[in-house]
Amino acid sequence: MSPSRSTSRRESARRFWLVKTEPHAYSIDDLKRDRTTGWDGVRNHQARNFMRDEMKKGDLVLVYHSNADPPGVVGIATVSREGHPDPTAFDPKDSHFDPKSDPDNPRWIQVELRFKRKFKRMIPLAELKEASRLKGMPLLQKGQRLSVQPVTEAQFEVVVAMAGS
DNA sequence: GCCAACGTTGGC
DNA sequence: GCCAACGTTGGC
Repeated sequence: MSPSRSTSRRESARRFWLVKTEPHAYSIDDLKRDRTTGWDGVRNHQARNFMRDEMKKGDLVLVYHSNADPPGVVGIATVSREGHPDPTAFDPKDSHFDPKSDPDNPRWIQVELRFKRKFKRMIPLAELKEASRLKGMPLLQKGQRLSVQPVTEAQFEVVVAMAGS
């Protein structure tokens, strides 16, 4: 293990994220059951770059159900393993297969997420939109579609407080 | 199902 | 490099 690896980022520099998932494909309950999962299938460069360059072990992650009725934030995960190649890019049978991704120079990256907790109640998107302190959240910006996005610590704490527990 | 907002592809 | 066509995301 290299010195830089063992010198983890200071607590104060922990970052906060939001990831989207379609619950009919993979829900917070699936994550709870699996305990950890590779956050695979992300095929957007900006989202990939966050996972490759910026998500660090111990970072806290809001889990958001998209294409759900209603859509909303349902719980919290942590980053349990930092960026590494997304194996689904190399699997011809996988719907996320990318023939252009070279195993010697992988194009797509995943992190591993660990279930932390499911909120007692989900916070619907409509409710997030009503919270003035969340106005700057990427999720609430018009037209944004990023499936992995940063949130501030303040935004993270507001969402957790809205969940009530 | 509709459609806005992107991102990607491919002809030129 | 331009840009039209097409595909995807994701709320509604």
